[in-house]
Amino acid sequence: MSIALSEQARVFELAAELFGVLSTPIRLRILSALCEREKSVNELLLEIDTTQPNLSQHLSVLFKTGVLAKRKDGTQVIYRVRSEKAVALCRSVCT
Amino acid sequence: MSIALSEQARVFELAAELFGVLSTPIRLRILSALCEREKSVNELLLEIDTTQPNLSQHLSVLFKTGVLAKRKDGTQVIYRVRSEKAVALCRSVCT
DNA sequence: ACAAAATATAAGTAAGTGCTTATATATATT
DNA sequence: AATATATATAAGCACTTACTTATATTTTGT
Repeated sequence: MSIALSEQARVFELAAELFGVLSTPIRLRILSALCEREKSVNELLLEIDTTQPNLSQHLSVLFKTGVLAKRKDGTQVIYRVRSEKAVALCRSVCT
Repeated sequence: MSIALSEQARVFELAAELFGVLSTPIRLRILSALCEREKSVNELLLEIDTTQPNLSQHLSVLFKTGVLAKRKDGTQVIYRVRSEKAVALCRSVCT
């Protein structure tokens, strides 16, 4: 039935998108750092070796795809893990 | 210790590479199709909607990264799943 | 040897990705 | 109000990626 086929195609598309989000070392580092606890951009910047705009862009990707959540606290933005599935994937590959 | 840090960096690189290999719908389809049983390129071509060279290129990527194995049988080349880790990742994301 | 079949490779291209530098926005402090 | 701090966005660029069309390679069958 064509519905089932297209739904399966959609599943593969979504899965591929998630894998794509996790397909760069810096984003895995970010996710790993946030597994400990939520952190502000500045905190992340201290432990991840990149520029502020680059970090911000990667955080944006992770947020838009639902891997991370964020909240504002004054001038700071604090990110935290949102997708436990992403964390589980990261863990099972990195070990 | 710097060794540990660089080793962790290497882990993230390898993980990112594997995620990258799985980050396209057509390669997930191929992997899914080969979960049933090993198949020749022609068989795969019948169930996956793409051109022969494109399929061949994707198979090449999956082979070179150790996700698939292959053997020759006459003029045919028969591919099979090699990395159970990749299959497990695919399953846990696609369900 | 020749033709057909199965698969791989080559070359070109359009679109996407990750980085950099520069600038904008928003909040807090004085 | 002005300045400083924290974060986001914009623009440009080099590089990669996935696809297409065309061709090469390898093996089988006649």
